[in-house]
Order: sequence, then C-alpha cells, then structure tokens
Amino acid sequence: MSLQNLSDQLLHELGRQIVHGVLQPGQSLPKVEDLSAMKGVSRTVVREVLKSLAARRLIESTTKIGTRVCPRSNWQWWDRDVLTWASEVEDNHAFLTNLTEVRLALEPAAMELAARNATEQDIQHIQECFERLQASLDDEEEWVKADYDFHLSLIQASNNELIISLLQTLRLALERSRHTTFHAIRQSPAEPFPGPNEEILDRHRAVMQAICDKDGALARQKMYELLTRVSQLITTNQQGKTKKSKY
Amino acid sequence: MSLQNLSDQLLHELGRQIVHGVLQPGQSLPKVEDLSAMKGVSRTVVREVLKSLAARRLIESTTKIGTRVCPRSNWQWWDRDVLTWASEVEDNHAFLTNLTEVRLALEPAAMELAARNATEQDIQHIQECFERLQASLDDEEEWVKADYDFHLSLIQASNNELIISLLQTLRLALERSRHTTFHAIRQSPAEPFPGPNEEILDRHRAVMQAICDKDGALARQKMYELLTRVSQLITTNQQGKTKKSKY
DNA sequence: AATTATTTGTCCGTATGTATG
DNA sequence: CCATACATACGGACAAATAAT
Repeated sequence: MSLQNLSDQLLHELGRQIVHGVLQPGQSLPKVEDLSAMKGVSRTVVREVLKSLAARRLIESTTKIGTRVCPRSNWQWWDRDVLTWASEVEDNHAFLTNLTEVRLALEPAAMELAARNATEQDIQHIQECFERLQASLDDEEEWVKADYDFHLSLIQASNNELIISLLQTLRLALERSRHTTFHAIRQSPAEPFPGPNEEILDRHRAVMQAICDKDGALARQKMYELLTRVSQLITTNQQGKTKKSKY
Repeated sequence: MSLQNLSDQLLHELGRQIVHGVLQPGQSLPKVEDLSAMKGVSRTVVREVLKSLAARRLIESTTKIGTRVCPRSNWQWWDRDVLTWASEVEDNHAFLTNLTEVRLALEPAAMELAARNATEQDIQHIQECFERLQASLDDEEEWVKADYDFHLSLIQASNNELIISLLQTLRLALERSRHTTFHAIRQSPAEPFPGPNEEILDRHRAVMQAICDKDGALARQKMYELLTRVSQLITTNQQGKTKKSKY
C-alpha cells in the first residue's frame, strides 16, 4: 500500500472509517472545505480522495445535499481496498465465512476450467510449482510461499482472466481476514496455518494430476476436498491453541 | 450513468479507451497539463479523472515518469464501470464466455447457500417474485423484469453480501455483453432472450421448491440446469435468426 | 556526485452552476 | 425571484521526487 502521498493517506483513513462503520450509510461527510481544514490538507487533496471513494461507491456527492455514505449493498465489495478495510474489522467472523463460501464455490470451478483450458506451458508451470512445494516440506516459511504460487499456477491455467482476477483478490482478503480474526482471539503472532505435511501435499498432487489428465470433474472435487480439509485443520489448530492454552 | 459533470465524461472517455485497447498497457498518457489542454478542461478535472482511473487500477502515476496504463492482470475487473467498458467491445465472445463461466460457478453455489440460510422473509419474497413471473407468461417485457427480480430474490436469500454484490455486478455485465454481441451479429434491435414459456417457468419453480425444502444440493443442480438451458436457448435462438435469415 | 529538467503532488483564491427554501 | 449552501470548475504558484546529464 502506497502511503507516499497525502491523498492515499486520507483515502485509507476515510475508507476505513466508512467500512468499519464509524461513518454509517446515509450519514453526511463534512463539506470539502471543512474536511480540508480538519485534516490539514488542501481542497485539491480532499476532492481527489472523494473521487477515489466514489469510484468504490462508498460515497455519493450531489450538489447542495453534500456527500453521503452509500448503503452497503451499493459498495464495490470486490475492490482490493474495500476488502482490505473489511478484513481489518475485528469480530469479523461472518465476513470470513462469506469469503470462504465464495472461495469454495469458485476455486474448484476454476479447476474444472483449468482441466479444459490448460496449455502445455500452464501444465509445465504447475509442475514446477508443485516441485517447489514438495521441496519445501520441511521449511514452513518457504511452504507458505510455494503453496501460494502453486494455487496461483492452477488458477491461471483456467485461462479466464475474470476468475483469475477475482480469486487473486479473494485470496489476499482471506489471508488478511484470517490474520485479523486469529490475532483477535489470541495475541500470539503465530500463523493460523497448519504446517506442511504429507497428507496435504498428496491432496495438492491429486488436483494437479486431475488437471494433467484433463479430468475436470475430478479436479474440481479434489480442490474442494483440499480446501475443506485445510479449513478444518485451521479450525482445529486454532481451537487447540485457545482451549488448551499452554501458556 | 451520471454524465452530469466533466469528470464523469472524461472518465468514461479515457476508461473506455484503455479497456478497449486504444491505449495499451505500458503506454503513457499525456501529462496533466497537456490532457487539460487537449480535452478543454481544467487540471483539477483531469486530476480527479486520473484518481478515478487509478482507483480501478487501470493506470498508475509516478513523479517524473508520468501516468501509464497498467497491465490487464492488475485491473480491477469486478468494477461496474470496467466491466461495462469491457462489455462494449465488439467481437467480445471470449469475454462473454468468461462471464458465463463465472456465473455458472457462482449462481448455483449461491442457491446452496440460500437453501441453508434463507429466512422466512426471504422465502416469502421469493414466492412473491415467482408469482409475478408466473403472471407475466404472456408479456415478454414484463417477464424480463420479473425474471430479473426473481433471480435477485434467490441470490439475496444466500445472505452473503459478497456473493450478492458479485452476482449483481455480473448479471449487469452479462446482460450488456450479450446485447453488444448479438447486435454485432445482426442489426435488428430484438432481444436475444428466448420468450417466456412453461418449461422455463417450471425450471424456475424447481429451484424455488428446492430452496423452500432446504435441499441445497438439489437447488444448486436445478439452478445449474436452468442456466445452461437458457444459455442453450439463447444460442439456438440466435443461430436460427442468423442462419435462416428470413429477411 | 551534483545539477537540471520534467512531471506529479499540493496549495489556494476565485468563479460558476444548481438545488433548496 | 432572491438568498443560501454546496459541489463543481478554473488556473497560477510552488514543493517534491526522480530521470537524465
């Protein structure tokens, strides 16, 4: 996130306030001149920020009325920044559930497309990513990166830039949202992800194999199983750490 | 779309040029001062437009370098305006296919959630919408509206605001994209949608019934069948009109 | 390593348009 | 029709960052 310039700083401040509910839908923002004075920036900066928020449909400006916060249903939820701000909300279990539901619908479907549309290069790239994953079985940090890239290689093989874009945005938000949620539960900075292990690796291999075999239905199913299994591990992992509370 | 102010006009002009490929990724835009002179608007307006485009990640500005078009993979595809501009491209068959693939993955999945999460009010609203649909069997114009609202009532019953937002955006883009595609093939202004008929109505009823019965798997399947069937009708409908060419 | 040129970023005084009362 | 309040629009000035020399 680039906070180099004043516009971006104020954009994130106001965007966060809206998505976090400090500024409620229907509520009016101060007029440009007042905002400018309050935040100690020029009217130019304020206007640019309002345009950026309006592009995400968080606010709407009309003459005389002023600028008001739009209802949540109008928001452009699938904007990276909106999802980021939403991910930061504590007690956001419902949000995490919603994200997970979308992923569970989309990523397996993307595998079906990948089985159908993957090119030679796609297959090769997937295999390279899998080898990296396999090689990092004993390096948790490296595993996380390799896992991310492996999934990306699978998604890209769908050759549908709309799904690729959507899942990329989604995965980022999911990661951040899990981070917030689990840090809210306990203060430890540890990752909520289960460490690498043979079972999970096998499940990754099964997805890859199905795609190489052009078996769409199987690829979809194997990805669904992988995601639900990982989800389950995260949950039990988390419960174990909170319940037992060895500290 | 509000084209009341200069910013919105220029925003759509430039956004369209980028998404349509007139301005290619990597290419630089004229500097603010030049754009201002070229388009006959103030620098303030130009700067606001650039912020709006940057919010959609179509462009990126850096000091000294100037403003350049981002690669397609960075674009915020799931922005209403970006999808609208993309829908306007003729020969956009691939785009339409991509949209359809996402819908085919998401809307059936949303039905599964609806079966699980629908409240009493949701069910009641769905039933009201169905009755409107049934009542408009002999009024094509009314059918289109009722059909839209019926699907919306189903989607809303998922009670997942992320899926609702996504499908709303998607359906709008799909409609526009179909419009462009079929108007490109033949000049007639007729809609590409098959007229209302009993079979399609029954398929709608089946989805509703499965949701009322809380049968998620069935609801998903019935929606999948409905969407593929309608898709098939549109295609054959279209082929019939172009091949035979009765005119 | 220092200088210069270029472009975005920032500030502000002012003017216009439009809707409300 | 006038007054008010706000967004919209204009443009001159300067600051900051960085590419090229």
